[in-house]
Amino acid sequence: MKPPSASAVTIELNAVLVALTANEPQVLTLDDGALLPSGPFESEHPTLQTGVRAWVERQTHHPLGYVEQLYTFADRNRAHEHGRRVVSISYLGLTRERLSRGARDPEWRNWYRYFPWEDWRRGPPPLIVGEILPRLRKWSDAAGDMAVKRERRQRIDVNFGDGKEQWNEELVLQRYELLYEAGLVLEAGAPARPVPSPLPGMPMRHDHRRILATGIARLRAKIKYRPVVFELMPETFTLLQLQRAIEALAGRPLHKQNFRRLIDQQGLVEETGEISSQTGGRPAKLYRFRREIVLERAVGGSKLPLTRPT
Amino acid sequence: MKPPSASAVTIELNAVLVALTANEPQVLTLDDGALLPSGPFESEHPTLQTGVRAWVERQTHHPLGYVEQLYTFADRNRAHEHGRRVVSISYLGLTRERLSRGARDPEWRNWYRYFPWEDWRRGPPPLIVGEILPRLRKWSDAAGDMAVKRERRQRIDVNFGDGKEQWNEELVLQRYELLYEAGLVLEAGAPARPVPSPLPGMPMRHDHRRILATGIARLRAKIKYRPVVFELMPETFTLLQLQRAIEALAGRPLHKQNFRRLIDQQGLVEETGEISSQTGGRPAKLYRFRREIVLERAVGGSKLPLTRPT
DNA sequence: ATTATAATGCTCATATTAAGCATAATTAAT
DNA sequence: ATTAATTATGCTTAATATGAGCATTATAAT
Repeated sequence: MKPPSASAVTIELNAVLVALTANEPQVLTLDDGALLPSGPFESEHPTLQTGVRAWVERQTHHPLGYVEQLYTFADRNRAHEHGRRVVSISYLGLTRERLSRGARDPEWRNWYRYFPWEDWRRGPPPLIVGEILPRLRKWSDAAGDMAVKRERRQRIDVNFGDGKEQWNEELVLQRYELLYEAGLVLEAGAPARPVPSPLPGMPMRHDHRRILATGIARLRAKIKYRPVVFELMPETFTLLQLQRAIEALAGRPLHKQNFRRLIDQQGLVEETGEISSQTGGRPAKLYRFRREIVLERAVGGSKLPLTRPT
Repeated sequence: MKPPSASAVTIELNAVLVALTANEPQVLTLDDGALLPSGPFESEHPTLQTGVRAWVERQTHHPLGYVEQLYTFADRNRAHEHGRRVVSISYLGLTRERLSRGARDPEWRNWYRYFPWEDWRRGPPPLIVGEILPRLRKWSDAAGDMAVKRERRQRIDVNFGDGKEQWNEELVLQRYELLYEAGLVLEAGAPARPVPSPLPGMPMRHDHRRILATGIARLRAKIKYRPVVFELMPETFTLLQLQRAIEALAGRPLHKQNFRRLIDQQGLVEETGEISSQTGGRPAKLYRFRREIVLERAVGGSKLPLTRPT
């Protein structure tokens, strides 16, 4: 059962590189925001991850704090110039600050420019009730088959709710795919489909917007059970800064007092002893991340009704 | 920033194929348990996933219910016979029953034969206190550098606890890697390292045991927030059967009454109206999975102190 | 009948989460 | 100097969820 004669392919690495600037989530793009940075996997790299690190750091002159694999796919539609098949492996990277501008045109973009409906920090985006839901409903009603119609309605409901409540911020990719299927959003490289009046939100080339959606979704899920936010924070920070950072990523407002309680229960941070006074209000204590925390601590995450070992 | 001249590689697909037989978690293996089924990614397949489905179903003559990508890696150590680099993409697959035996030698194996320390269904495995912890401690004590020593101790503690409590069943891969680093377990293909007396637990060739660990870990995490167990269950089942299935996967005993409460709160199953009487006790109601449940229902999973939309 | 084995119903204590009131300490504006 | 606006921080209350276990019911096997 060995591979008999697998055909050769080339490997392309894509990166969703995230930073936070002024409480906004930023993603590194090229070509006027139309592409995610990509690089080849070269033979001198011992592993894929070192490959990503190498070319990202070469391009950006910044160390890449945290790197995590996102997804691998081989899309038949995308063929290499030499006719070889292309397999794309995408990574999520977190970095601490704006990177230095290179010679080319890499630019940080607010990720909500690509997904305006994902930002609920200032309440439900009017776009959803005003445009997305009506057009999705038209799409579901247009289904001939009753079963298909019901299924579409259910998907709309799960992913967008009523546009005012029950928002699950992790469903970034599912929502994007739903909008794509409903023809409200365009994606280059896909089988040509005319999209009459696409929703607000910048497109990207190839499937890069989809990869970005995957990265956002992963990060939104991860901040809930691993202290990855700190990769994006400065060395010291106030609790409100930390809250704003998480709000930026999750795209939702948090309850301030409860957020603080949570943070200090977790014991992830410690006071530096210093006090900020930049805040235009009562001065806040400064904190730092306790790096000595073991990241993989028994995060519990039970959800199963275990019995005691007896 | 296009890939200038990426070198060609071949793609190998690996599958961790899981089923449940008599309340034991089984994984499909080849070559007397030494390999996971693998197949090449061929050019006629539109996507990777269809590639996996195709050859698994061809080999096993069974439909593959659920498929999910696990991880992609390119290990420098593993080179294709033609000298080309090999990139492995692994998948987790769930299937409902034993598959029909093919002409070759595919066999279902209890996965705890590969990871005996992972089965806590009948309490803490004596192997941990009796052998693993002492040997790990010897390893951590052998570190020259104080910092390394502390770090090793901490990892041991997080991953194995005291061998009696605070067990986190999701850390399958981390534990395996720890044992590997400590030289208690052997892995073929890795830089030759003599392992004097490996722990009980079957090895596999290449890095297949590591891939299996990844699959188990993923499945153990997933059953907590997605109803994937039902892919492994017969059409109808009693609640105890369901409990035993989850216990088999999680490797831990569950509290019966609380398990039942949880299940019916979630509304994932419905009574069929029938009654089993095979159980040697009070007859149990039979249930079926409510397939119409939208799998991606707003699983909440909050952990963030949100505010109300106001 | 009696015993063993499961299935089920319920209760109680504790922990976690959601919401919000109240107070303190600053800066910016009158 | 007062007042208003902001932000930080302490605490309370209610609602839910979770962990343990007691008690009762319905069968099969002896």
